[in-house]
Amino acid sequence: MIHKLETGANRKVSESTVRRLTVYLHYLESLPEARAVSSDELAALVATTPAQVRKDLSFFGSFGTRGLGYSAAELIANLRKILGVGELWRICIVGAGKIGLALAQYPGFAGRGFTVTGVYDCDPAKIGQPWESLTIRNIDDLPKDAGKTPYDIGVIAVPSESGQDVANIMVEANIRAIMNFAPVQIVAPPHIVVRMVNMVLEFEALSFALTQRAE
Amino acid sequence: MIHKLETGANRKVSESTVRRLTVYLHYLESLPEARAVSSDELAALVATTPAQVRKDLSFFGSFGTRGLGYSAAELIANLRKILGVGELWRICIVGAGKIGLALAQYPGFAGRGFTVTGVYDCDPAKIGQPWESLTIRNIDDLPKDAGKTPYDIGVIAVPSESGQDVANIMVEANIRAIMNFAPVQIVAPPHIVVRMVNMVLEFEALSFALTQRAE
DNA sequence: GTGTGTGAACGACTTCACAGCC
DNA sequence: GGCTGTGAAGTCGTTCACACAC
Repeated sequence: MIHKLETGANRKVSESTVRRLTVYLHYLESLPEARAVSSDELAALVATTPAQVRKDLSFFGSFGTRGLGYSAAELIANLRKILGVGELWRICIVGAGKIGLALAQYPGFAGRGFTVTGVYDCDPAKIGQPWESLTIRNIDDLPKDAGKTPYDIGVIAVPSESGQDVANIMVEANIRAIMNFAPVQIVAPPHIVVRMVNMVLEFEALSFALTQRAE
Repeated sequence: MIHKLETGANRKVSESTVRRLTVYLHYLESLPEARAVSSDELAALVATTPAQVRKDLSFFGSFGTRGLGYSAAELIANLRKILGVGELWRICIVGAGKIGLALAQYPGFAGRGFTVTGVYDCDPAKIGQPWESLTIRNIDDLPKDAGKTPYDIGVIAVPSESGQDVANIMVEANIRAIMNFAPVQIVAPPHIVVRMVNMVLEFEALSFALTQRAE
């Protein structure tokens, strides 16, 4: 039973495959008992096709047993390794508003290795105030702090005008991945991973669907 | 200058096209002055290709002028009509936690026609409490309330165990679109539009990217 | 028999390139 | 000359179907 686990960048894996892998993992982890799971079963759980499941997994190795399916426990372990879930990711949030709080409270966020170890703001009224178990710090201190104990992921949760400024500070602080909640396109060097989340866009897609149906 | 504006379902428009249309709209609206915009310029703004911009728009009509580009004002008007942005969408949030609050506070959410007109919970301690300008109501009252003044979009912001129950109530209340923040797959009749947002999944995609780069 | 792993076929989305119009 | 609109070509992701392993 050879597990190649070629997590390397030798083959390019599509965005959608990664998305589904995370979903597979969540569903596998929600199974009550460790047992064998077929691609048919997994597909039904996450609303995709069995072939899709097998193809997605085959990018990273052969985790199943022909005639039997996949061992849930083994597949969980492999997916965690592939996705880097389980590693402790140190996160800093810039912008001490409700978005950051919602994130910290999001079910399964803290419990999955995503640990908020720093919160920053530029508002003097907020700096020094408590935030969950932390204290809100001055944004200007971010690079210095990161020099001592680095951050893996930076969360931009400030108004759009300041989004790029914050991103620049994060780059300066050697942060390698940015999750951007501000509704602006962020420009960053190519070695930095930037993802944008915009709630309004999600709702506008719903709005489009509703508009189409009405006619 | 004929604007076909075939917003109908005669041609199937891809998910990604809709996503980009919303982004185009946001950027156009952020332009300081009404003027002509070329597909080249729009593409640069939103990090895509000029051909992509033109193709996306061409699904819905011919909004530009050859040799000149697109009138920003006209394009904004058309995109708003296509996407249904500007219409007032009545939203109910079920689950009076931080996610709902973050949503209400999200920049540009309320100001774009998305109006939260009802908040529900099942926790007796929360029911009756004020929430923004509303009062938290009993989830059991949702279908009755919707009978009087219907909701367009329902937001599920409850723990995953209750997600499907809430969805069922929403279907009963004739809600046509559901935005699901609970980390469970929601089952609903096909005529209902369901979108799922899962922050943890977004972060795990970042985690994957970080893991890949490290090697 | 059962269910994986995977090349091959298919379909969907993107990019090209150029005709058409200003 | 400049830029849109769009069929055609190309690329990428998904589905099929079957050999292979248990």
